[in-house]
Amino acid sequence: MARPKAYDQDAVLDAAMRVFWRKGYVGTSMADIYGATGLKPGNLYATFTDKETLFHRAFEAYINLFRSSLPEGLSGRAAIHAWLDTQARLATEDPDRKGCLIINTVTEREAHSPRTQALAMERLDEITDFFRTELQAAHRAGEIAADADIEGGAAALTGTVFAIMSLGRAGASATTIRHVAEQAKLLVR
Amino acid sequence: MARPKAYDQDAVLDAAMRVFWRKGYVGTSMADIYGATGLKPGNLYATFTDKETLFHRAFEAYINLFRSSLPEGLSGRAAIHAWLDTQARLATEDPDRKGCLIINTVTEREAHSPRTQALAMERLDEITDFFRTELQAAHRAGEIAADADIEGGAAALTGTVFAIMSLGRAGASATTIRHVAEQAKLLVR
DNA sequence: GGTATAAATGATCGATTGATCATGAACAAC
DNA sequence: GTTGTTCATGATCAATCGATCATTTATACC
Repeated sequence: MARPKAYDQDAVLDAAMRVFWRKGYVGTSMADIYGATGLKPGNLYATFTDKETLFHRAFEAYINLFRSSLPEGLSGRAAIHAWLDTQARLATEDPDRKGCLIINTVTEREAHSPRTQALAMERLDEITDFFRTELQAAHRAGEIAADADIEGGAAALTGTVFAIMSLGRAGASATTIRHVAEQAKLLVR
Repeated sequence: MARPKAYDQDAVLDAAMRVFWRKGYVGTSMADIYGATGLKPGNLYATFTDKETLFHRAFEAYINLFRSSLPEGLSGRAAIHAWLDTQARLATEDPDRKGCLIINTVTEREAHSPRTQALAMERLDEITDFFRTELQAAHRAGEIAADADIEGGAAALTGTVFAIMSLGRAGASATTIRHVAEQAKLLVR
């Protein structure tokens, strides 16, 4: 038909995602994006419409990455413990201390359009859903008390992820972050 | 000597503080500050030097507000429980859902100068200090296990404040936030 | 090779950013 | 009332913001 694209769209989105992840939405300028992706304004706008649309696509790419951190082949208490460990590891191992893009986005609420806010909140619910599902599995397996408060536990564990990822972004020590994860695990046994 | 200032400096700093608190440092423009304080550029810059210095002064004002939330006349477990309750209440009662300026600042790390980062981190340590002090008091009073991990507990409770305030900023339900506070209280008994 | 079509470029847009400064207004001292 | 000093104003600065567009380049098709 015509000239083929000279860049890999996934690579561009990945690069853009990492800039938004590290610097936040308002803190990221399009010039930052040009630098990170190698694309020039005209080319980038032709493909991704505008900054907000680009963010949506980048956010989508993050969600894929995020979901791959969920534990596979585990359920109930083991799944919860494993994921908390993973989150603590990811939060401390990242030299940029970017935290979690979902949480960064919902806490940067004022900067985002209602549409973007809604998108991020939906993904946040996915975290609570994971904990609810696994707490229910743990309940069926008799791993937690028969009268355990599933909904309250899911809320508290979602809070733990907020704590881990926000502390991570704040540059807190690995020790501090590990303590948060370990204390949360005490609640699920 | 000459013409007196026509504005109350504390009121100006309070107004500026609330804008930074709600919109973040990069998300706040000087035009926002003009609007909130009623001061014009020349006047404001003459008194507060630049945006960063103004932020430092506003941050200082926040710290005073923050410290007034610490429980008085209580110690040990009661002090910890009371403060967690207060934090949960503050996080949910604020219609703007601003969260905590200390935490907002340390998680907006990339946007701040090393000097500002250091200022905020010092104040963050104050939170952990509070929990450590009260956990030690609780330990002496026999309110918690004799072999309790004070340092780990202080870290986990600091994480709880991160969770409460970040969830608050994200607009999470009062129920969710209350669950986080209640689960944390279970760790101190 | 010639032509049609899409991709890539970079200059440029108006608006907004943080910050400055010449000017005028208001008070204290005499 | 005059003078000296500080405060307050708002136009304006260069730089950067997100975004646009005419132009050039590269490929597919015939």
